Amino acid sequence: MSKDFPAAVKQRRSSDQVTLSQVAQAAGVSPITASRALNHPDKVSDSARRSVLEAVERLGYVPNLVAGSLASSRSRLIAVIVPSLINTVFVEVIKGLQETLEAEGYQILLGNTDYDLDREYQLVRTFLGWSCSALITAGLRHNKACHTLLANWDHPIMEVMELGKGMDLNVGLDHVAAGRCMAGHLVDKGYRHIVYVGARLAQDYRAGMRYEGHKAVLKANGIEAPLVELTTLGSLQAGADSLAQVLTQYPHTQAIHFANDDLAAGALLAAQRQGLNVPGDIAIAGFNGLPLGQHVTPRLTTILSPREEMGRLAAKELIRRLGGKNVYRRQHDVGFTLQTGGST
Amino acid sequence: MSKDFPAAVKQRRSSDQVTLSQVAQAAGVSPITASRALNHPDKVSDSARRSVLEAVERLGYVPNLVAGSLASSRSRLIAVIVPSLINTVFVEVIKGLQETLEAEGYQILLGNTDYDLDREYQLVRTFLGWSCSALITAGLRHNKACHTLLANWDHPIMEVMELGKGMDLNVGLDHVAAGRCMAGHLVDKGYRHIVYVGARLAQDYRAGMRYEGHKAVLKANGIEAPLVELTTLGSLQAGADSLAQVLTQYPHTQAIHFANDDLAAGALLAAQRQGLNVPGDIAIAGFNGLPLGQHVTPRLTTILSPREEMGRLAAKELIRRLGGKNVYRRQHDVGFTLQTGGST
DNA sequence: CAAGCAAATGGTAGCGCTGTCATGATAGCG
DNA sequence: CGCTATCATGACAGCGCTACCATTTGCTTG
Repeated sequence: MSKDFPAAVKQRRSSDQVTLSQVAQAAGVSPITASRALNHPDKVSDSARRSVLEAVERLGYVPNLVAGSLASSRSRLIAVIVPSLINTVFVEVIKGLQETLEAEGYQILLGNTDYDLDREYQLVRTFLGWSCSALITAGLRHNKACHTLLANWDHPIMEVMELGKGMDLNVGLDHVAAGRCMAGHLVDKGYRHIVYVGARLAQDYRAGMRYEGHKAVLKANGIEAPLVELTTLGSLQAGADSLAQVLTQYPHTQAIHFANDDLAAGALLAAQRQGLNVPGDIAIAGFNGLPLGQHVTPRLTTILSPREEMGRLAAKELIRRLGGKNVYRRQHDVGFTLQTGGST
Repeated sequence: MSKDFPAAVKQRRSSDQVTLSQVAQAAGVSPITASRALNHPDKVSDSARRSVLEAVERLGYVPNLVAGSLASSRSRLIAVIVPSLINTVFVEVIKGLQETLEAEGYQILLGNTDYDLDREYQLVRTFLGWSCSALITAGLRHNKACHTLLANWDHPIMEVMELGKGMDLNVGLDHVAAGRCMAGHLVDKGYRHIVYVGARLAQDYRAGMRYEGHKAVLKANGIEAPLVELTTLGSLQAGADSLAQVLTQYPHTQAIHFANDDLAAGALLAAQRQGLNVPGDIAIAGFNGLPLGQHVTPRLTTILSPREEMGRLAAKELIRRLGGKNVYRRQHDVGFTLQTGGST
């Protein structure tokens, strides 16, 4: 008769974690009031709020954000997708993003594509599945599937690093112009045999854009614009190695325009080890404005890109947008600065 | 009469996102079979699996991971907490973690404490709220509340960077021994006036541990072990600045043992700019084994710590544990290597 | 040929929380 | 003093998915 006694209830609670209902009960209010006390403190009486907070403290309640997100379909999670973590440039942008976003109570979900657009698509799919509040990705290029997915997504998308026609928000700088700027500097200095050295330009296509700018200026001055493309990723070692390669391949080289400061500094230090005079025998220029460039002798001529600032600005724009405010600008150019050192 | 017509149903579906039920319907199976087709493909017939995958593709279904996590209380999210992103050391560990974890389908939730243990506690609270599968944090020191929270948490905890009695799993190296190692090297080389230079040792307490090892060796050799503590964070610039400070404060200094390579390289480059001979006038040693140290002349004597390897190993141990397997070791010493350069 | 077993599938009931609406309590006003 | 605005609170339902158990089907085996 008592065979199917209802007390033998199924228990699925996996852990003994304290729930909001328990907090509510301990505080003598309904669960929904407890919820409000924590998330909309101004919509609850002082006494209710106090007793809820006291119960939270006493029971050691930790809100289940997964449940909250499901119910509200808002997650306070922000997806950040970068192509590399080895390259300090992206880390600095992340730094800027993080300090701003964390201050506003957002968490970062980090993804690394290793410069692979298919991998980016996979990451985007996963991140959309987490109902992220927004997505930040490095670059304006995506594969078709990724583009479609993002175009139909109804949350802010921020594309950083480069400047151009983006899907939604965009904070970056004009890499073609940066390439032009440095090439112009080298030409002005009187160099005529100038080699551009980059690493994996198909992947690091922003370095390729800088080369385009570089090439345009040289062509306009009636100068050839030879390119040496390395197959390894940019690093001090790669820069050091590339120096010999360039000098063998183009013996008359007067100046080398490197795609970034790691390569440039590596080459500069290697040149010195080999007894070459910089810039007398060979002039060297970089891109990024890493601190290292200011500590070598002579100082490295480079283009300073405001990376942390770019991250902070992107985060602020995003927060403004998430707050429902009109966006100040859909596109923001953070610019760059030519930093002339003794190396040219 | 038709005033309260039941068709006027409350609609809370926020977006028009495709759900698993819709996929199931399109595939002609029940929702649960669709779920299995995606998450446990081997528990479903080939035909069912095929039609579900086809429907997924056709409808552009993106799984709602929030809902899945709530239902299963498993999230495939792994919290990673580091004290800093400026310091490349942590980034390299993250790199190692990420490449291993992403390959296993885990996502990283990144938190940055800025060397503040209260901030760490806040981050841990948040991350526990996301039902993370595991938590990785840099260091063995936590504040009381954080310790309590973690001790009662029933998921793996991995403490990296340093070696010692941790809460659960631990992968790192012995910083006191590393300090001893370098100090021993300097003493062996015949230096007697040796200054240790670190930045904010209360925060970067692992550098403090290295100083302890350093001090012990010097004391054992009857040598004083003066300490110069910088108030800024470690950087090339700070290293450069510290050189003058050390030489003013301790004019007889023969060797400087820096807490890390950034400081050491900054000082080395500064010494050269000032026409000081390294190691003739002043010997310089660092810690970490950053690439930069191998590109300056003379090469920097340093201690190589396997940072990416540490991340990879930590991730592998964690994955093993999450797979329910017995843990190979609760504690794993990744060791370090003295790298002798010309700078000492 | 009935019994026994594994594989494939489905029904039900939540996971813990919050949006929506309804209600009761309090204040404001002519 | 009765009626409406405002505030605080609560009941209810459901976010989209999966654990659990039950059922069905197809096949082996004594």
